[in-house]
Amino acid sequence: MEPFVSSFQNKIDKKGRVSVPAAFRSIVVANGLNQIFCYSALDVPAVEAGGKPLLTKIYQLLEDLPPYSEERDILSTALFGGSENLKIDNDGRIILPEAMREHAKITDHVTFVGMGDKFRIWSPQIFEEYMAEARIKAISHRKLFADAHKKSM
Amino acid sequence: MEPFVSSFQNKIDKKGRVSVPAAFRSIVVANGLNQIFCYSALDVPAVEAGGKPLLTKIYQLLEDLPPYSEERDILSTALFGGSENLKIDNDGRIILPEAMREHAKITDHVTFVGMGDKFRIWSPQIFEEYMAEARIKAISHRKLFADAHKKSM
DNA sequence: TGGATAACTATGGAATATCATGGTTTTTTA
DNA sequence: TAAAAAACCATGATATTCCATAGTTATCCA
Repeated sequence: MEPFVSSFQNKIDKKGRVSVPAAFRSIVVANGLNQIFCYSALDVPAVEAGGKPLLTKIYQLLEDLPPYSEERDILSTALFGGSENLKIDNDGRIILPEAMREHAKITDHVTFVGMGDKFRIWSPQIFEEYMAEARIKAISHRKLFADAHKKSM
Repeated sequence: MEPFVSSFQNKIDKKGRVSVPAAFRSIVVANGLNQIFCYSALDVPAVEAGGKPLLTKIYQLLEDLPPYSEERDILSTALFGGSENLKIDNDGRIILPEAMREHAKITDHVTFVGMGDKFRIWSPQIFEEYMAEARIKAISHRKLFADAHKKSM
């Protein structure tokens, strides 16, 4: 399966319409449906999205839990209840629902970021801040890792 | 079979009439009947609902229990005794019975929440509280899942 | 190789269809 | 026969489809 790579910035109009980058779109369509399965990311202010394989993954995760258990009900509520199956229209666009735009603080532009088996949709400004943060953390993590490595030698 | 995904908020009038979201309705109809099978959820203040497949599943669940056992008696009474087959009218609406509205503390609005193979009908306020909890639990579950995955490598 | 042409992409706007919802009339039934 | 339930109808809002255009990239052929 071809991975989602690179990032693209597109405009989103007041109705919430936005073009899915052609590169991502062709991957999704090749995987079976011309629908984008997406949900508000649990730990970052962004929308997480993918094609049929992502949906299948969630199915499998839930199937491992006993049917009609409380745990399964809770997870399926969070995962399915908070998700959307967005149809890609003839012009290659989707409509990003209000709730998700709010969660990701999206106003007039969005950045699509490839993550291999899925991709994320960000507000461009917030994505840059997040990346800057991530870089700093990565540096300190690497230092920690290097120190630990030294000690163990 | 297509899953119930996403959530929708609709109004319910004083007669108890409420539109079933078109997305859910088409799934139910595609599965055979123009009816919604539903009952008061056992452990949450909500109405649990689905199409023909849900009914079949519950039958199977009960059949797996030892016949004439207390557990089976209690469950079948709770599920079937309090269940209803609500007809979808020409405008796509159902009438939610008084008893169920009471159980779910529903007044003027309801939230339909997709859960894959079934869906729930909530009072919007109560659902929001439950959803916030569910998201937190989903995060910790995902971490558990990631750890287990690491260990197995 | 270079210029022209054709295809594709992103985007805006308008036309169309669908959906949710309130109200009214008819039918049922208690 | 009165009350409740079901079917019917109307309408505004919303979502979906369709069309147009400008900019870009790819293709083709002399």
